[in-house]
Amino acid sequence: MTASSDRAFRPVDPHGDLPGLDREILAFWHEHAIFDKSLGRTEGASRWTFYEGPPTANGMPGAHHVEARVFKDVFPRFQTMRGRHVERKAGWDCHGLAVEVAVEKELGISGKREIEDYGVAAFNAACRASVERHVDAFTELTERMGYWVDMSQAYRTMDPAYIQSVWWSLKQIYDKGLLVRDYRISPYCPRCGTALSDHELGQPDVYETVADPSVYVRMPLTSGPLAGGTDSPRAALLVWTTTPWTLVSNVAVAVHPEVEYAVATNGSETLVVAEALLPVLGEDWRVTERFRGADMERWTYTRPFDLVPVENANYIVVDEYVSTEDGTGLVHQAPAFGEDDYRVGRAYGLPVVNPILPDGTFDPSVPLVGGEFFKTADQRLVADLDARGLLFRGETYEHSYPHCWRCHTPLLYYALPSWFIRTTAIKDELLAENSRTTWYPHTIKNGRYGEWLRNNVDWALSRNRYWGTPLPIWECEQGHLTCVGSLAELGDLAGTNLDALDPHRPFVDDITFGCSTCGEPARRVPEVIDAWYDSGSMPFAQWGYPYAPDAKERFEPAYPAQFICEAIDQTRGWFYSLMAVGTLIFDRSSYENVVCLGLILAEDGRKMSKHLGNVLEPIPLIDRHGADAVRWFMACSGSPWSARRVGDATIQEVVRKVILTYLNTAAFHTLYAGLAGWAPSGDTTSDDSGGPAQPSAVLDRWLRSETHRLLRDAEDAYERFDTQRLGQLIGQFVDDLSNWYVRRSRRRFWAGDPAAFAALHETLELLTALMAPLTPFVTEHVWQHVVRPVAAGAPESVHLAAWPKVDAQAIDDGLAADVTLARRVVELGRAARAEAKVRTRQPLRQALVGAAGWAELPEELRREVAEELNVLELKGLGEAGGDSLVEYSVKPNFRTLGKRFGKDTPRIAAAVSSAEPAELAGQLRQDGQAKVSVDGQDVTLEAAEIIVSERPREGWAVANAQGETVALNLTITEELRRAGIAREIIRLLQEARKNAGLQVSDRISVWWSSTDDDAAAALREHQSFVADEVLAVALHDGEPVGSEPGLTRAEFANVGLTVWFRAT
RNA sequence: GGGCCUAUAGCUCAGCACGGUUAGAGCGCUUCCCUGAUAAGGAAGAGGUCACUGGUUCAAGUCCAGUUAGGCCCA
Repeated sequence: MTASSDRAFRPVDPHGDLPGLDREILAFWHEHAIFDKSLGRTEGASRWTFYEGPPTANGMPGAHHVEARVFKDVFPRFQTMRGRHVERKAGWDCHGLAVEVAVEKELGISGKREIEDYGVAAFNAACRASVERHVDAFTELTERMGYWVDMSQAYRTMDPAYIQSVWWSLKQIYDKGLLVRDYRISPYCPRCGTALSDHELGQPDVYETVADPSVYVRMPLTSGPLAGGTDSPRAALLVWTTTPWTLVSNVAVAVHPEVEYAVATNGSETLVVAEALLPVLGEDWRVTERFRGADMERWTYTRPFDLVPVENANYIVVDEYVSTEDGTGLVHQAPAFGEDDYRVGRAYGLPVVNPILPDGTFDPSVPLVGGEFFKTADQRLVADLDARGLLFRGETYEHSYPHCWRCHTPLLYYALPSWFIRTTAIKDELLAENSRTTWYPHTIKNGRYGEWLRNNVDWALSRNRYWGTPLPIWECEQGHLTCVGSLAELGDLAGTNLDALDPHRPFVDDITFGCSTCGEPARRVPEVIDAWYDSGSMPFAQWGYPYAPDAKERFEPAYPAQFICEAIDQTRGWFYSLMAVGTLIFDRSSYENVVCLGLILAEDGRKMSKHLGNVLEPIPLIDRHGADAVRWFMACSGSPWSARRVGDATIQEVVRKVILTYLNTAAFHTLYAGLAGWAPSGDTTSDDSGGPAQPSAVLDRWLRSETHRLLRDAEDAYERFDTQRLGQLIGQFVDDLSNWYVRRSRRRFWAGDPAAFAALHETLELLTALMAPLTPFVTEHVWQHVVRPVAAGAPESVHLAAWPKVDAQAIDDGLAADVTLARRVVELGRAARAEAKVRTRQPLRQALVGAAGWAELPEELRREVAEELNVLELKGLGEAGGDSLVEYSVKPNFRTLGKRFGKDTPRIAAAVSSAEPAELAGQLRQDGQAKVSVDGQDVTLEAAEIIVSERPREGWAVANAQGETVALNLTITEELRRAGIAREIIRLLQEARKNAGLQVSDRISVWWSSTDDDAAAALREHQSFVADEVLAVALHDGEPVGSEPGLTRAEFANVGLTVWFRAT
């Protein structure tokens, strides 16, 4: 133990201004390049690869962005401390419709026509500027929250190198024949002349309740068992639709294979409907026959309109999507206008009949409705059906229907040409990759995500938009396609050097070349690609693979990643696109472990959104409470898998319960170690030579045991990405440390006991290291104040420290159980005191304890209990006077009884309950077994099968719980009463000292005068005890004479005492 | 319409992979207590049909099936 000036603790301020502390630490990290050093320290070590899922830089960051970024920071920090090299390259997702929409609003334009009028080059430049602006906001948040990720070399999906990497990968897919053009049913706005994306359909107010016609149409059968002649139909299918305009394009009627269909007649006609929906027919219908849907396949019928040519169609098709929730169970099929219709139609080889022009009107050549807008044609068509006797019933029907979010025109679902990746071709590979991926929580793997893979559909890759990676396919007039893998390749084809070309629209659209097949000029197809494909390509595209100079060296060892993490809304977004692109290009998914977080909600339990005005700004939140509290909340409060509400109140609680308690414990340590001039004797940070000797004091040993237990369990929790458990472990430990260990050991710290300092110091050092990934700021502060100044070899930052080693020898389960028992007894004693209204400061003569294991409890711990309860003597109930003092009660232990007796448990239990308790307890004490009588038969029970509790008889204050009892002897002698008064005086003096602003180490002189004989007697009797406690060098009986400088006067009315004191 | 998740105190959440008879913690409230670090801590109290209905079992917040409500993703 040495106390030299160069090895002194820096005092920790227990009332620390946490945001201010954050700023100091940020400056420290910056100044000393700690992040760089942490990467340097692990250079060449085994890798642990993390991929940063790029945030879409299309808006300002919200509190929910902090969530994933906390997880993305915690585990890389942990793995770095464990000695692995964790590269952390930031990235930004720059493309996509979300950016375009924001820019449209910003520019006050709307729709593709206006964008093109504005100019694609200018529009894309505005998109780029918008992205760059938001990147700055994200950068600020990232730094403020202490997320260590290298933004100086961040990848951006809009950079030419990135785009060329994406092109390269698309060409791989194209060459495998998996990148193809096909039709896709898209929501389409006829006024804007454009398809809408899913994202646009998700805009508020898109769905609106409208009244549409609801028509039941007869479609007479022309083949099958119910077919009639052309003039006298025997039976008709009854088909329901809310979009009569699509009946013009009817090519089939779908039924469900498993549903029962009824043939019903009312005497004048015969109709077919799903049996479950017979009520739609009304009264007086009689069922004559039944068919299963599967048996009706390919029966033909007469289509409702004969306005456009259709061939090889108009028969019954079978598909499981048909429901009997509403309608008739017979679903009209128009493949041009419905996704299911299209899919089913494709399976049957049915034609796609589309008489609607891009402006939403019927082709002028169509009789009856030519030139009419699709939606308004309904009326005329329904009237025509009615006139021809085909309308069974026509009503109006209110339902929600999507509208264009820009112009409010009703949308139509429309078959449009689109580019697809045939992911269905690699479905089995995707499932195999998923099966070897570890999901947190595991339910996602076969649940939400597995389900999605099993129902995989081809990836609709193209978008008819502007701000995105252009699809690198050129097409000539003959329809020959060329897929281009880089600008260099494009330059070769075009015969000029294009290395400096911005590979965005419109510039890339200007490049044409002669088709290599036919020589005709080839132009780029107009589409850009889904931005999800960009982000799914990041494992290789972030390095510009394979073109950039060192891309191969950077990429190969960093594939696949050990860890990715995003919120659950990425299941079908990034989690899928990463796995799909990786599997397509490298036959291997790009990640091994994926942590999938629940959403962060506003304090009102709703999703944060600008519209609701409940967005919690992350930087002000952090500036109010400090980054660590916000980080802790995100990681440890509640289950990260489920949605959580965040607000100031919840964060403030973290500050109080965890952060300040931890900081205060460190402050306590520096305060008293400083006063005692204590410093650790050696370089404990690298002491792994068999571990230090075990401490001798029981609480020191306990603390060491609990510290290493925590270290062991926390390590395990980190490894399993279980931050909730981690938080529970650390939170509980910090509470135990402060409110049991420090509380019980204070006298030893006041006295300068080196063993106590050593114990607390080791714990703080380990605790600080193990909390560092989670709360990097306060731990750094404590490291700089408590660890580094006194340990010569300590790293300059806790984040450069190695993960501490668990000393398994130190973990003592028996001791833990003993301390737990002692603490339970203390709790019971306090309850008994409260019950009897005797305050703790009043010493009591004796307490009796009835608890299993009490007799074996080490004397040292029994002393702790006695002191904590302020009783002079502590005894077991048995030793205190035998059974005359004690009343027993017994309870059956169902858990153990159930195991042995199963069905008979209740009878045995009843026998136990009705037995004489004292008798049973006596048997158990003597033999460890007891006999009870069950239906006249003796049954022998083991001690573990009966819960015995004992409580003392009258005259005692008693508390018991779970079979354990503490009884206090309430007889207060005059002597005890005076000792109580002395304690009261001590407390009052301490408070007065504190109020007078004295330091805890200041010695004082005290004068006193009393109007109360008891107080005077108590003070005289306990003079030296009182003086010791309040650090008084002298206690004068009587008022101070003359005018002493710096004197404080205090009146203790409740004990009739006046005191004066001053520091000496 | 499909899939998944959630439902336990006024509020925020544990507990359920391993069923056991007084269902816990924190916040808030009331009353006390403790305090040479603490913005802390402790005791007691009020506050629960563990969403609902059935089933399995000697025994069900806990396992099973279904229902309802909310959320997420996809239609």
